[in-house]
Amino acid sequence: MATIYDVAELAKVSPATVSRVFNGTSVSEDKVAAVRAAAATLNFTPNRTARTLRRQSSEVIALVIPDIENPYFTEMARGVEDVASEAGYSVVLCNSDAQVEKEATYLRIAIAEHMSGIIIATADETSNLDSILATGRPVVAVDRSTTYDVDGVVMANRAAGASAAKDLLGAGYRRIAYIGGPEHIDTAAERAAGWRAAMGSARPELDLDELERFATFRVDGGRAAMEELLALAEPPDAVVAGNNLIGVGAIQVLTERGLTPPEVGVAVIGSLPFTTLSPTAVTVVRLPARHMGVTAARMLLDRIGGDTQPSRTVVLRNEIQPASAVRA
Amino acid sequence: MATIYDVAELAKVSPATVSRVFNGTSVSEDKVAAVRAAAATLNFTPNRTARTLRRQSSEVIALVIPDIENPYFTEMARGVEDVASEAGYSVVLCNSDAQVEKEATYLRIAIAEHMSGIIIATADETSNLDSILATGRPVVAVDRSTTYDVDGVVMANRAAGASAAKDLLGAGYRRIAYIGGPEHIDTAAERAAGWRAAMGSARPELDLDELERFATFRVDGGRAAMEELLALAEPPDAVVAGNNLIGVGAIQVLTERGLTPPEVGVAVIGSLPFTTLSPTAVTVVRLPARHMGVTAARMLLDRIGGDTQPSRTVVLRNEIQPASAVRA
DNA sequence: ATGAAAGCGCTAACAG
DNA sequence: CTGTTAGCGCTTTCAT
Repeated sequence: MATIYDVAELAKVSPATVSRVFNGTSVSEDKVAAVRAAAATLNFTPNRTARTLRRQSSEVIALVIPDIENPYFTEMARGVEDVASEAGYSVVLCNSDAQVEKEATYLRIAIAEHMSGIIIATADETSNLDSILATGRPVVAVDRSTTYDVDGVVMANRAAGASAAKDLLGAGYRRIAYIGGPEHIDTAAERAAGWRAAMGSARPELDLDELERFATFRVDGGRAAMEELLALAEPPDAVVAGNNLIGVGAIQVLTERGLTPPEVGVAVIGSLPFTTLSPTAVTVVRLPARHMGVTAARMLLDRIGGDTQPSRTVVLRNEIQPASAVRA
Repeated sequence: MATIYDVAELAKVSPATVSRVFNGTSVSEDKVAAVRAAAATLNFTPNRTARTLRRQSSEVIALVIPDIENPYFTEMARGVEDVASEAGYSVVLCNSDAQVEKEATYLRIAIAEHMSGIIIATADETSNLDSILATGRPVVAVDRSTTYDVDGVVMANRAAGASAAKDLLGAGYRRIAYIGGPEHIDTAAERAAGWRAAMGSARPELDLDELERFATFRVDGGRAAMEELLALAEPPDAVVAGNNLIGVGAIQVLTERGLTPPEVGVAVIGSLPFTTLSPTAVTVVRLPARHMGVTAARMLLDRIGGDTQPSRTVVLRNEIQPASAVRA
């Protein structure tokens, strides 16, 4: 691999000039041309590692997510990637698999590789950001909020839970159950609270504890919980799913039993990008996954650029798409 | 951030010794202890950038895929990640978005960042691997084969197309259409050829050209093609979808028209991870996405480890799951 | 087994 | 505007 010294020699200039050409500082036109020509013939690519070592920072940001196979997070990743690459940054996608230890490993790598910032959807409420914060690197929390003093992008989770429940109530369902994610994850708890609030005022006679289930944020979690609910002495006539995959699991179980929605009402908090259902059968609370990624990336880049205002959290709104709606 | 010099000073040893401790070369027990203690109190993390610069290689591999939002590729990514992290490597996920230029950018970054190998599902038949190969870095092609002399992991695409068609034939469908991916992508062409071969011998009377469509490997591609097929003077009574997303699109259109499978037969080459259909309605040719990732990662790590045997391509088998089967 | 010292390729003062 | 030079933090001979 050619270095700036090789280029410098061929172009008859100093290495510093070559560096300047590749960094946009002022160099006379003829030298620029000579350097570019030399670089081209040598097939020179600047060595980013050396540059990073020297500058103590690299144009790479880490995006740490708990489940790379969940389309919600990959959509978010797209948003991050689009604004990052626009700004000349690459993004390294790290899958924590919802495990705090894996997450910690990636955070360590992010430090050791001099990455300039981190966008993270934490694995857990026990996720530890101390060491990364100690390095002074900017961190933006997405999807889930943290107890740390960092920027955040979240959405109106309580409102999502409430409007899902209300939509089902409006459609005439009476016993509306809820299947949420792990209770200790704040988004899951908030969405459940929204459902509970809506149900409490509209159906005070119901025992909500009986109708509430906490599962993993995965398809099998939704399946298991739905089975349980259907096994109830008095099964629900509708269900709110706390995220997209839970929704898929719940709908699978219902379909397999011939209870295809809207026979049993279903509202899902999250989109079903690959659903093969009729679009009129299920209510969907669309989450702004992409937008969340875009917003987080912008905030992070601002911080990297030196923005020092007090940390802020932006709350994104969701958009409900009732079961009767036509496909967009 | 603490450096090995700081640690060395505190532990009263030379920087070289600190380095040795962190690289597993022989150091006396007492010094090891002293260094570890010093490192712990200083919260020392070795600077990977410096190490990479010095060693001219890093424990990072790049995985370049054309669509990060396709569960097929994320499943593959999981496979890659699992074996890579097991071996102490991190993987950088790069989304080429099926664009050769974006792909080229990521390849350039992979070089400039000294990544030690690349696993790539090429964007296109025009994808250019020359410069990356010129650096001597190992490359493994996954999913799609290339014209380059590199290792590869592909699957039996022709067989997949044929068995999908045969299953539908066996179920009694007569006019079986095919919706494939872009004609110039070899996997798409092979799968189509398999369908064509199976149909040619079983239904010589059909005009296959009329029943064949090439789309993008995306949901909207499947939708558009399905619409076209249904608009035919004599529409098909079944369809083979060339990948998972095309399958989703086709099934969506059918469902919206009340032609829910198996009323119209559907076989999909690829899994439908988040399907909400009854598992008995659609034939699925399961592709070994994860296995493919695992295999590719192993091959790449072998090459990185110095394996110099002539390049080989491994072909993975698919597993068909007929429409009548029970969910696994 | 351990230390001294030379760089990996680049950038950023500092001179001129 | 341009060249010289000193490192960034680490690994790795080469001595000892």
